[in-house]
Amino acid sequence: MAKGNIITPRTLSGFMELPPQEQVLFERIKATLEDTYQMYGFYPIDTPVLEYSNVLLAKSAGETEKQVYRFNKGDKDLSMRFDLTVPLAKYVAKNYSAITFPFKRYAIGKVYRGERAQKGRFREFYQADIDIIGDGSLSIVNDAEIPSIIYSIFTDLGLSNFTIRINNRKVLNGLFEMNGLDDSATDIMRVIDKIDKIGVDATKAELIEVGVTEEVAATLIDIMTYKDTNANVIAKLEGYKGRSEVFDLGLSELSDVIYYIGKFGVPEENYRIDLSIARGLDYYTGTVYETFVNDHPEIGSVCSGGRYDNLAEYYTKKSLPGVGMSIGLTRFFYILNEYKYLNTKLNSPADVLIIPMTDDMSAAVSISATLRECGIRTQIYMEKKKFKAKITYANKLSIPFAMFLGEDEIAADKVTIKNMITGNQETLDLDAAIDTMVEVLEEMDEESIITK
RNA sequence: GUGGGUAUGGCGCAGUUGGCUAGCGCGCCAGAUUGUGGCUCUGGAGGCCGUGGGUUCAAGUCCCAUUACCCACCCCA
Repeated sequence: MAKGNIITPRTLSGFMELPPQEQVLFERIKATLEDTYQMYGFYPIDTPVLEYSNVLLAKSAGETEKQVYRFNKGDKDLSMRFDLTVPLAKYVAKNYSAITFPFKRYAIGKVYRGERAQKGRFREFYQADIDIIGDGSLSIVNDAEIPSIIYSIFTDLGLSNFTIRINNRKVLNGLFEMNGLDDSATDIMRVIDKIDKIGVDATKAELIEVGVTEEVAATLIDIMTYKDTNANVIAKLEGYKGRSEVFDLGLSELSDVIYYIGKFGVPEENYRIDLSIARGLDYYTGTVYETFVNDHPEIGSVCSGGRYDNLAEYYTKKSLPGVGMSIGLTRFFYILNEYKYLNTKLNSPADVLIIPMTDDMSAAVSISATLRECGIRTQIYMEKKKFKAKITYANKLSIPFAMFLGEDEIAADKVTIKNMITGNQETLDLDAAIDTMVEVLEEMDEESIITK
């Protein structure tokens, strides 16, 4: 083909493509999430990436809608999902009569946002959601179970240095009400939310800009930046009781959630009341969470969620309260990869590479079947290449074992296995070789994916 | 959508006040070692310096335009 006809292969900005060694690690993390979600009794649900625009955008407005990838195909107006929660709402409303409530479901899939990509922010990224939907009502204890699942996942992966920050929108609404502000002032919440990033002075200035008096701004900042043990924050908030019904309800919910998270076994250092946490999408009405990797808060939340009173109000008249959380899997992985948290020893696609040295590969093929039956991930190098090229392949792919099958081995009904990490090599009966490999592989299996 | 930065072999970079055949590290290929990788040594392949135009005897280097990407804001996982 003429050179002028070659198209430069490239990938859209904000769309992540990983090299295979990294994709292996990504998949392992994803598998851990799935296993844990199932461990807590969640159903997997997979909804389409594309939806009718009027369904997907039923309740959104402003910023969200601007970021949606939307287009026409024939006479259909279509949009790509920007989260997994709205499709869940549609799903639950559509299948209401077939669902047994409370409905616990998880979903892991790609979502799309047409915003400018930047560090840790993508246009196509994975979210891994769990939600619990009630029919008419839903216990507050669910609000505590969700963060305990997040805790379980992160610690299983080997990460301990993270904080789940917890707040309650009703507490904020109540505080606004006490201070004579519109109780649903989302613009005020957004400003408060930035306080860690831009500092007290800038926050105060921005609050005044959105119409808050200087005195009220100072009061709000004072309360919302109060950092202490969970018990002490609750104690401080108790002092405001009796001045707003919404506030009292919110405080009671918050106390319950904090109490039960502890009961679920989450250590105090991994969850903290943070009254400046306000965001997440605007449908949250009670508990809200945001989770940060402690060493890299600048990348943003890797996991956020909360309680919503009425998930599917645009699709049904039923009252369907829910609580859920979404892990930004792509961003989470980006941080782990970028800052070298990942255990790269675990990135091999196979446990053993069989290297046949004869033209006849029947021994190699039948042995591969046996190895796989024993749970050993096995690959055969089938190409006619020099021996050196074959063993180099195992080395490049970090495959921990190479198995040589030459004329000598086949004649003696033995195999030679080489541990590629230690360099040790021995010729054994197949059964003995399997035992040797399994022992080493089981040890490797116990290593966690995150090593920091 | 707004503001700033960058663009040189597959990847990461250097290229001084514009001056001869554009370098370095990593990677890749081959050999030293035709049943032994990682280390070392030797050799090799691979770039019309993002694109278009301009200034000049001469442009990777200066000017203009354009495109792409990155960083930040907005917003968010």
